[in-house]
Amino acid sequence: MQKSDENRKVDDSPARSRGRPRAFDREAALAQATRLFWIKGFEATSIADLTEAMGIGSPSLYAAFGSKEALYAEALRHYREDNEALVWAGFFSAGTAREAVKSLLMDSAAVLTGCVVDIPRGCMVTLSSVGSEGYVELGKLVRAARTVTLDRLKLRLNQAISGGEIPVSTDVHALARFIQTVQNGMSILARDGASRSELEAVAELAMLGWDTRTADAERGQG
Amino acid sequence: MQKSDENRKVDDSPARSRGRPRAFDREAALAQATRLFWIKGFEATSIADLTEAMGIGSPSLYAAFGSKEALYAEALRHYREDNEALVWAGFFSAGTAREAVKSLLMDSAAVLTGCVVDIPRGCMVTLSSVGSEGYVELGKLVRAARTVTLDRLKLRLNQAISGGEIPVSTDVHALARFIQTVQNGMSILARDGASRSELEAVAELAMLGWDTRTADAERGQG
DNA sequence: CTCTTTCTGTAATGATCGATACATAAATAG
DNA sequence: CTATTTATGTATCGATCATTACAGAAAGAG
Repeated sequence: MQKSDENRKVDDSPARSRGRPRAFDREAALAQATRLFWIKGFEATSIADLTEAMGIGSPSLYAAFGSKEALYAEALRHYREDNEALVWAGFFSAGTAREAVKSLLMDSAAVLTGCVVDIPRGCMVTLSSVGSEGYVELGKLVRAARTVTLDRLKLRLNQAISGGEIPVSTDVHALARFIQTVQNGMSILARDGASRSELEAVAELAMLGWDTRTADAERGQG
Repeated sequence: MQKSDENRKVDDSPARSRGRPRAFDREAALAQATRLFWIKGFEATSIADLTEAMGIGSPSLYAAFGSKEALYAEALRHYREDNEALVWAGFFSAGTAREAVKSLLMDSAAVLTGCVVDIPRGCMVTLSSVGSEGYVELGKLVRAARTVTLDRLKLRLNQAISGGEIPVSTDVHALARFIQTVQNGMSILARDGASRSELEAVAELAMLGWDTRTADAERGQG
């Protein structure tokens, strides 16, 4: 038995063998950083803000996360892991595309207004403007995260076509764009203080035209 | 005749009588500043960026505009004067609320993608995050500008009720919120590079449910 | 225990931030 | 012309930015 190889925790554990262990909870610190980035944005959040909220010194921050940009990238990942399940669970468990989309919008209404758990308003990915500030890598990251919504919507709609739920003639891309637009718009309303019930009303109004939008016939009549 | 009072240009002209006149075009400099704030946001735009784009030194900037915050406030005003006419002209000239809303969304699709005149993508008001950065006064200004859209929509929908175009039972607030949501979402898509035709398709899909949404009967069915 | 390794707190780095002091240039009033 | 008034360019202010030396502290390995 190759003891030295099999006993070492290669991937799961940090694999640190000797020396002083980290004194702070990395996950808790990351959660604080995520919250701060979420509320204030990347540029407006300073290292001083972060170290204060995380309860650590700046050398510890850099030792644990590398740089401010790398910390933001990890905060983004942490955010998506924590919150996308809240928004997408109903979408993936729904039996029809119609119910999936409605779940997505209704759950978004609840999560975006901070009604499910105590989190800031609006979507960190949607409202991030880090791409327009000259941070190229972070911009790519955020934009890639944004396309996930569109991809999932198109995939589900195509499945609905295959299953016969909606007609083959449905413009999947346009319909997915529409749903994405509504969800994005709800983020902005949530940030500006709109209530959960207001966003739910918006979601229901968006769903009201579903049958018309998924009908075969003429589209551009208005 | 009180010559000293009547001959002086009190309000129209800058009322400067003696001394060196300003060497740069204030409006042109403001337009450059607006463009820069629009693209990069308030915090990410530095005074050095501004003075370079405006072609002036920082003392001239402060002499003409007072401070960075005051310059942003005036850039916001300049933006609204220049661009809201493009978006709202069709809305106000339309004969019906339905056509007004459709005009608003279709014109937004064109303007937000920079297809009408050469301007940055997305709406400066909608995408501004200056309210979340601790700039209280600017935040109020931006938020006030955002409510204008909702107010105009509700006013027009109420007129449509008075005129018999849509039933009295219409939930004006919810419907206005929905339209506002779509327009806001379009700003985000435009910033991320969506094309004019994509946004127009979104606008048409949003309009497709109009008859259903303005119908009397049951609302929450799906 | 000692040694080694790693983390933590203090303090400081050069760069850049928004905002100005100062002297000079420029243009009008008389 | 001279006197006055205002804008401009340079150069700089203190504050804050992200980042990092440095030394001491803490904990596992032996």
